[in-house]
Amino acid sequence: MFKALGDPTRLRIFEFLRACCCPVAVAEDGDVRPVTGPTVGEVCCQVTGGDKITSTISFHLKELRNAGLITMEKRGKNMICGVDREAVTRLAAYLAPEPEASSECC
Amino acid sequence: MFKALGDPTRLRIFEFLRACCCPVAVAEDGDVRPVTGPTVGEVCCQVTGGDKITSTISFHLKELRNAGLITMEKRGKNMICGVDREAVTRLAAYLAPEPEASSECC
DNA sequence: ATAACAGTTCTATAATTCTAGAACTGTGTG
DNA sequence: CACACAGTTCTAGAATTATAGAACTGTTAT
Repeated sequence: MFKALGDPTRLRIFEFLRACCCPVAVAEDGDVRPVTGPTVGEVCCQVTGGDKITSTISFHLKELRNAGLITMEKRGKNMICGVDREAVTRLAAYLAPEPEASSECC
Repeated sequence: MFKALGDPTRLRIFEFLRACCCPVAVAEDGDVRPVTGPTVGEVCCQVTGGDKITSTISFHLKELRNAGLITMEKRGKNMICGVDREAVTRLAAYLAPEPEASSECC
């Protein structure tokens, strides 16, 4: 995961997804709305500023997905991207463990 | 920082330092004890399992230090290594921001 | 069926990064 | 001073990774 976030392009993708994607939502009537989020093309537009080198973005999205940081879901002709917030939370917990979990050292 | 932690060797160094280094401590009598932690040689021994390729470890330690994740302090003939726990905490906070800080998305 | 579109995979090249040996710098010791 | 020691920097060379164009797959619309 660190390696995946270590590339500037991927970090931008990750930040964009964090800012604009939305996890599964349940409406008041109990209706489950699927994940919403940008398509690969929208990520591409946003991250590259209009240049459309989809192959490069696709490559980076695959890296992020293999690292378990993002999810991708087919919706018709498009792929909807979103961050795996649980994975991100676990990664944060690895960096900032609960104080009682660490042992005394001196 | 992510890039620095993204290399397996550096992650091992980082984990070793987290496990065995100790930040500045203040004794009951108010005496400030300096940071304690392993020397570069000890890191090298621990991480490489005895092989002593100090140049490689030195390279990785520099990367970690440039990223702001660790500190190094000269003590006589040695360099004492330690993690910058504040920086690590900030990085964790970046990944797991306070819920109230994030905006609504849907 | 044909065509347009969204993404992925393949390919080669470019760029970056890792590794480890050699040479160098600074510190304490006999 | 001379020497051993702890690390750093320098230097190639090896390995990994990023980039972008071309070809391919699958989906929707005409």
